[in-house]
Amino acid sequence: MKVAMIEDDIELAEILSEYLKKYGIEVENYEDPFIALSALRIAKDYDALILDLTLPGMDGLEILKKIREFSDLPIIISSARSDLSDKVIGLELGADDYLPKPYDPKELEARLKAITRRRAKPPKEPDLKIYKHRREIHFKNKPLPLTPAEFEVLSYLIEHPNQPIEREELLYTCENLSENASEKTIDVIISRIRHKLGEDPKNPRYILSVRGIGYKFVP
Amino acid sequence: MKVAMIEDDIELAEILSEYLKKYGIEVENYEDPFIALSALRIAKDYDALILDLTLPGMDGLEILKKIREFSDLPIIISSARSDLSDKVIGLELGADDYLPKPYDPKELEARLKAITRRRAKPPKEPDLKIYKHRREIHFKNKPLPLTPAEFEVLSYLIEHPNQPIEREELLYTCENLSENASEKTIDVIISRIRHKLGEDPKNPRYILSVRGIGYKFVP
DNA sequence: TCGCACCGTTAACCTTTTATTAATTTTTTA
DNA sequence: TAAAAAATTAATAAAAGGTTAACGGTGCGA
Repeated sequence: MKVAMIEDDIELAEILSEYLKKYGIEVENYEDPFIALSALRIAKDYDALILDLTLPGMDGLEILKKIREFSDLPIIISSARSDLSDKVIGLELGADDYLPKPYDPKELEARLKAITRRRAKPPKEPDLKIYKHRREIHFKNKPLPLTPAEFEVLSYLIEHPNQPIEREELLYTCENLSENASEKTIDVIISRIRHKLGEDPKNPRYILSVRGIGYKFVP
Repeated sequence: MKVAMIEDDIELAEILSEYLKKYGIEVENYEDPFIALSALRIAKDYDALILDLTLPGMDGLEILKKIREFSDLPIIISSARSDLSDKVIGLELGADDYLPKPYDPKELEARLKAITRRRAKPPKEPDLKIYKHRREIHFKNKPLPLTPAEFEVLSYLIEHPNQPIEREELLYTCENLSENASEKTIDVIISRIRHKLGEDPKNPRYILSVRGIGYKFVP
């Protein structure tokens, strides 16, 4: 797990970072909230953000608001101010949890775990699945009726997801296609597969054509 | 922390070294800048370099320039000359900080800490990234829709950053361009790429034109 | 063996995409 | 300021992709 932190108290940031590292949580602290802002825009691999609201000379809630404009990253806010307005406004602006300062690092760790667990969504199973031994491809849990050539072409594409495959490569690979057949053959086969998948001709979902190259499968 | 130092005043070097050691900073001084140069080429475990510009019989700025050719190590320059030209030129050549002599060791320590902390920040990933196997170029983490010719031109430019590339070279290199097409073709393609990148026409950020030559990509 | 169904292949035709050229405007340089 | 270079726009011809129908070879069962 990797989390971002916006905290101007470097010593505190250091301590927390050290502690969390022991539990497999990698912390990246940003002293300057504006730098943090642009970093968060780019980096997509953070699992959460710990935001200190009591930043000097600026409103931490402002930062929170700005981040929520482009990201739904889980955010834990903390504040040294004892009044509750920070908490209320913060949660209203889209923070996911609140921790009053000072707090136990252990507490922070627990909240982080909780928040990211909540966020983790179950990986949905793919629409297209190959059953090699049966020589079947299932589409949305139902077997697709395919001719041998169609089966081989689709299999090859599925086994190389997101990679544009040249027509030539398909001709070469598939047993049921003769190497010296016209590349147009592939087009016809693809057209038929698309039809069986119920693709929208204008806007295919699974098999995209890559101009000048061939086709690619996107899961 | 371990830092290199290029300083011909051995006594001063000694004093600084003694002082910094108390704060856990290990100093390695090189009297001879040329020896330093080759040492820095090899050793990769320095966290910073302290470079004295007022070296006898040679230009410290020359050394700075040479180091920047192969390393992006944080460099603090210092000078006994009171005029500001050293500072300005030094920072322009890629130094990270400047300290006028004489200075307090404490000051040096603070700058070192600051500079290495600043450096620890996550290297921001480039806006434009080529995913060769996918035949895609991503711009700010999103795939850019490009025609084959556009893709090849942009790829070539990205793969030769900061180098002005002649139109002819592009025509020659790109599969989807005919060698005997007019060089104007390139201009049109560049224009379209710029448009897709949302470049400011007056002030392009990524693809600059080099008058009389062609274009260059700056990361 | 005949006929039939299956399926890879090709041909023909239509649609979409795009490299290229030409024409025009804007910017830069000498 | 004039000339050269680059940017932009629009138009077009060629290429690539999509689709459909028909052909022909293979194998299987009657």
